[in-house]
Amino acid sequence: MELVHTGRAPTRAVLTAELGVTRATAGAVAAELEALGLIQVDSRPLGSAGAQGRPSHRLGIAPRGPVALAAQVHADGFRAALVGLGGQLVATAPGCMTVPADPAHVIDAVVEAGAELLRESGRRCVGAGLAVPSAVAEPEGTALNPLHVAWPAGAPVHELFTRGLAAAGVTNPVGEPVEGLAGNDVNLAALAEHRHGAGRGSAHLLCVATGHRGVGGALVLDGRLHTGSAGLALEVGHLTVNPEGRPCHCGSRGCLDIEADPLAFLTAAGRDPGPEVSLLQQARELLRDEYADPSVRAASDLLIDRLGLGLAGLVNILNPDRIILGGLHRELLEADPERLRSVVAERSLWGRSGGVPILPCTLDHNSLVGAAELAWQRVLDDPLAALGAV
Amino acid sequence: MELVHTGRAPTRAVLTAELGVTRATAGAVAAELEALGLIQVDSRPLGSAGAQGRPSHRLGIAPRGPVALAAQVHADGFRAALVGLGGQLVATAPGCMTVPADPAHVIDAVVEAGAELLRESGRRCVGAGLAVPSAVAEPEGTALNPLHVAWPAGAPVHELFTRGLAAAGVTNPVGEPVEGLAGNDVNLAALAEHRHGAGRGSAHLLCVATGHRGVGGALVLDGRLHTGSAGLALEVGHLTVNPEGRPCHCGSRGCLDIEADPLAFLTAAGRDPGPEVSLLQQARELLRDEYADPSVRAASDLLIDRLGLGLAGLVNILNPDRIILGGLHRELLEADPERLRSVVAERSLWGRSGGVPILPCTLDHNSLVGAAELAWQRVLDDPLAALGAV
DNA sequence: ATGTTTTGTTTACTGTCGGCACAAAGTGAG
DNA sequence: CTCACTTTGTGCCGACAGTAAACAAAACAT
Repeated sequence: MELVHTGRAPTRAVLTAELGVTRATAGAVAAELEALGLIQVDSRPLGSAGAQGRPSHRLGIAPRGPVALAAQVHADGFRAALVGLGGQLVATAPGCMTVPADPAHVIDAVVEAGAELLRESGRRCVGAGLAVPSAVAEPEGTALNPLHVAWPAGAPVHELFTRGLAAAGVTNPVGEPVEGLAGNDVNLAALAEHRHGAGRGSAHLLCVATGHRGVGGALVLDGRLHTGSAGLALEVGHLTVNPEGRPCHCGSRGCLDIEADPLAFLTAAGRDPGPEVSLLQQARELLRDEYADPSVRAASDLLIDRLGLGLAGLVNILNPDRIILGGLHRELLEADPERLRSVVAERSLWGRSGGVPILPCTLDHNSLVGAAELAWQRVLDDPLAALGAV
Repeated sequence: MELVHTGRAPTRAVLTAELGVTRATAGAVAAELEALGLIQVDSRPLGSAGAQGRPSHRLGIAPRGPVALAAQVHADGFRAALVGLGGQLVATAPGCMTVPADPAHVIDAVVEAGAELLRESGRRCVGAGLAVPSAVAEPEGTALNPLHVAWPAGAPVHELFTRGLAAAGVTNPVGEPVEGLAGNDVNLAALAEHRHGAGRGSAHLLCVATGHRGVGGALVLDGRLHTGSAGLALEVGHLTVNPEGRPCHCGSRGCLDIEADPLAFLTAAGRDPGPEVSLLQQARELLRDEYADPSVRAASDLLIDRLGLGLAGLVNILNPDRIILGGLHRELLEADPERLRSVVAERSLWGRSGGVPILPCTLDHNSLVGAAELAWQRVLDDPLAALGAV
């Protein structure tokens, strides 16, 4: 099931090999998934001609199969979408560009947009996931620090989301109201990149990304998100990366959060951030358009050095086999990949862990796709129970 | 099997409950383990009188069952032991007190001591494990930084240990030569504490300990040691805990490794370390005997603050549900538990993750027991394959 | 002594998966 | 075009694991 979802089982033959079972068993699994309306077997095409033997049938994703309702709230607004098996974005609602300070209003609005998409599509809904720019405590599902959206700390997003979905009449194929699962946006982006993007095949994937303010991290271990014992792991923003740096609200100084985020970049380049566009967008544009300017280049180098120091600290603690960068960090990596890699290699302890590949994220809307992964998980774990008799 | 090993299955009845199977199945499992000579069923005693119903038989560990050969090398010498099921120390060889600079000599000597114990005991050997004070790269099994024992970096301990065992004629019950598994001592101590000590029941266990120099860390996730993608995770010694601190060989300054180890404590207390006993022992004695001395008390407070800063950083990244401290850190915790707990709580981001319990380690020779865990693991995973037909 | 409660064992059944034989669908040689 | 060959897909049978249910055993309560 995971194999089909992550695209590692294009045919029954490779499914057999990947599962390590007999062809009979793999065939039965495929038949069950087809009966549940998740996949569709195409006898026709499989590009690879010239191969000996009977050609495999392609295990395609059912074109009108069930979808997950995915939602995201961030500093610039909110957005809803439908995501099919395999992480395909099936439909997207145009995002709203302002965020009311009342989480209940925002969540009701985004649920309504998602429910409308569901009605239009006529597809079944396997569940719903929401990405928020905040640590989310488990198992309560409360947003601990949703500063970027000006919500009160401890906002019960799981509860609000679930209630909103029930009010909008969203039900799963078995007819129960769906649970509104919520997660941190960077965590969910990491999950999406692991399953469908630059993190595929990694066993110890570390993701680090800026939002509009601050720095977030996530770790995917053996395909599962590592959220710690209470959902609070990978709060990487308060690693010290500049001992002489400015004091941080956390009580320390020179934290990654304030030394390597978009505002730090704009400040280091001597620019005054304007209020009209988001800090992330301003920083991206400055980096893209004025990299030739020595002050911009110097700011980029400075942030790369600080980011590298933070990543090296994480490499020493987590020993990942791959690192993926998002937000402004992705652009910093692309501006000077060699500089970042050499800083990480120099400051991490052992040559081999210093040689960890650092890649930019590759998925559009990876937090949105990751939110859908939360919802899809139940289907992946037990398709029959989640979808029931068709 | 794990349940018996970790003492969570004292009777067939609780084994049934823990496994979530029927009594018939649990009985069959117990019968198999008894046939393999691992456990022994005592019909007689079970302290808990007054209970209704037929009393359970006790599933005891077979008194002459198989053992693992455990070995440890540290700055003060080396030591060999036999460890039975359940982490029982069955026999210990008196440790040698000097360590030759040639790893092959040390390992041959410790293997010989272990083999002698095996001959004396007449028990079967399920495998062999070795604890070394160094990061051990996986899967090669090379010791990357065995500075404390003056070995060359990259010493192939796995290979040397395996070869030594073959030369000593140590074989497993199936008659094959045993593989010499090697691991970092703090990692192995954490594993032992998780299964048999203060870490029992923890799902996200963090251990931090000093050896004689430096600071090591380990993480046990869902019962398995987290060693990262190449065995290099939890190198916690280079977290910054004192921005104004001394420069460290890693290129940064104020690292945990040099700011919170036994030498740092002795220096902070204004004592000149003598060469006769190990730094760890000197620091322990000073802390125990002269805590009333203001300079010792001040040094203790200083180290607790630095350690707390480091632990808080780890809590933010790993979000453990329990922390266990070993080496000098254990004594520092016991000297002033409240101070350490409040520093960690203040400097970790969220109240809940700041409330993580911090406990001293409870096992004697936990690295030795942990080394045996490496060897026992194969039996736990598949008792029949590892022990074969009796 | 008898009933109750919990534990342990035996027996029959069920469901999953591997092994195997066979059919199907292509390529390549003659 | 025919025939061998290779690989994929499917149906059938048997091994095996684990459940369910009935029964036996060993304590306590009355």
